[in-house]
Amino acid sequence: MSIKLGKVQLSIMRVLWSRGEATAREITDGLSATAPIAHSTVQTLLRKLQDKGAVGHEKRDRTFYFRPLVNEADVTQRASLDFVNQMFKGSVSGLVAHLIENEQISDEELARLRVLVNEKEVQQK
Amino acid sequence: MSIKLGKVQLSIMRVLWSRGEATAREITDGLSATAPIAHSTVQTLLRKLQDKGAVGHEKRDRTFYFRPLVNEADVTQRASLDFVNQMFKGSVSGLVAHLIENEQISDEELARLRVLVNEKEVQQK
DNA sequence: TGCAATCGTTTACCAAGGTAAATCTATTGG
DNA sequence: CCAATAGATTTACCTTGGTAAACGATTGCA
Repeated sequence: MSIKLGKVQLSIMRVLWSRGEATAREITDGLSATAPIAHSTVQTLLRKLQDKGAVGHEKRDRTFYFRPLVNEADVTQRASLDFVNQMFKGSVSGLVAHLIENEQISDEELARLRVLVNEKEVQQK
Repeated sequence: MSIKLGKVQLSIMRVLWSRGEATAREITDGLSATAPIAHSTVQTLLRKLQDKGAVGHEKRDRTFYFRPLVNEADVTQRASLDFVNQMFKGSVSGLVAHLIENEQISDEELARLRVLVNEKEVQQK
């Protein structure tokens, strides 16, 4: 079943991914910049993340330094597949079709999409 | 906050969407074809779906006939936006890029994607 | 030396999704 | 007419994510 993260858990992981490592305090401060969160909440979630193997810690100077044990691409991958399977029976074009039809895509996004499709097509020939 | 559904809730909705209406029993039978589920579970979820306005029912012949009160496109839309915002900060190309890079897209899917992009581009000009 | 600050750990609660038994109720076939 | 059946409702429990206070240990500074 691999790793599945909640919203806040993900935001904690993002701090870890961008910094490489961080203390609970640093994470709390980082997250509080956008939305206030109690330090104890962060600590609890860190422990839960640790329980499921998403992060590890190392004690230095009496303080835990947390590190991600899973990489971002894997987590993203996993979540994307789950989502596409869940909502679109595995069809990526189904998802994109949906988003396109409901005008959720800007011109730039569309251009970027075109480039991606082109590249992949060339690559697959 | 609109409507957010869990996995099983979604599968119930799908039965409703495809049939237009159904009794709890029919849903249980339909779902049990793939994965066994207790009838009481279906009934409970139907009530929860009803509580949040996703379905309604009508009594005929002493039996509840459930109908969807939200349409599939809206639910899908909502979930897609949530997901893309959550994982890719709103960038659809980010999601697609990710899926493409990890070879989760078949040739047919890619072709279909190209068509979608083409159509939308033409339309937007 | 002692006390406040800082960390980590324990404990507790809430909500939502899921799971399902138990119970109530009405209908119908024997 | 009454019991079995089918459907609805109530009740209950588990898990996960989220939220956070309370508690305990340690340390450094006043």
